[in-house]
Amino acid sequence: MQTAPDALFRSLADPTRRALFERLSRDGEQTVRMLTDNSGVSQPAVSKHLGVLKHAGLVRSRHKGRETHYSAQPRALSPLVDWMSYYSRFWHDRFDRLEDLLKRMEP
Amino acid sequence: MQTAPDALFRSLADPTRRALFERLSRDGEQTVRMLTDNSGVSQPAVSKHLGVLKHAGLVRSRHKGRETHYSAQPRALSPLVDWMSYYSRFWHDRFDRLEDLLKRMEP
DNA sequence: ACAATCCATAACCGTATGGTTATCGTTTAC
DNA sequence: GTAAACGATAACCATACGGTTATGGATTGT
Repeated sequence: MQTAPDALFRSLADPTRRALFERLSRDGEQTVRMLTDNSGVSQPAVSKHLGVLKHAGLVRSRHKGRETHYSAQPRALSPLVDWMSYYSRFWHDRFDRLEDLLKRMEP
Repeated sequence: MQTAPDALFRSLADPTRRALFERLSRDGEQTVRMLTDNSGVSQPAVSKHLGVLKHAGLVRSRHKGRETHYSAQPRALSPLVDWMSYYSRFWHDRFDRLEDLLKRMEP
C-alpha cells in the first residue's frame, strides 16, 4: 500500500517534471525537442525528467527514427486516487459518526 | 494553478511525512509525543515534518498545556483532486465521486 | 522550589536531487 | 560522404532536504 503512491508523489513533486506531465496530458504526444522548447531547462534535464516519469509509469515513449515521442499515461495516477479516496474516507466516516452521535444526544 | 498542488505534492512525497498524515487521518488527533513513538525518527524530526504538513494545510495544531495536539485536515487534499481531474479526463468519473466526498466535509 | 516532561528551534551533517556542459551513437538532410 | 539534428548518458556542481544532537522556554508533577 505504501510503495505504490510513493514514486508517483515523488515524481509529481517537482514543478518542472509536473509541467512536462501536464503538457503531455493537455497537448498529447511530443518529442523531446518539442518538450525542451519552452520548458526553461536544457535538453538533458528534460530527458532525465522524462526518465523519472517513465519509471513511475506516468509516460510512455515511442521511437521513430532519431526522435523519441513521449505521451502521458494518466491511468498511472490511479494509485493516487485510491490513496486519496482511502484516507479521505476515514474523515468521511468520522463525520458520519459524529453526526450520529449528535443526533443521539438530542432529546 | 501551479502553486496550489505544489506544496501538497511536495509534502506528501516524503514517506515519513506521509505516514504521519496517514496516521492522523486513521487514528485521529495525536500529540507530538504519540506521533514520535513508532515513527522511527526523533522528536525534532517529527516536529519539522508536522511544520511542513501544517504549512501545506494538511494538519492543524491545538495547544493544551505543554503538549500540542495535531489533527489531519483531509479537505486540504482538494487541490490535488482538482489537479488530477483536470489533467486526466480518463478518471473523471472516479474523481467526481471523490469530489463529492470532499465537498461533504466542508463546514 | 525543583525536577521532569513536552515541543519547538538552532546548528550541523551527509546525501539526494535538479541543474549544467560535454560527448557520443543514430539518423536525417544536403 | 559530410554535416547537422536528435536524444541519451556521463561527469560534475550547488543546493535542498531529511536526519541528527543540543538546548531552551513553558508547563506539569512531587
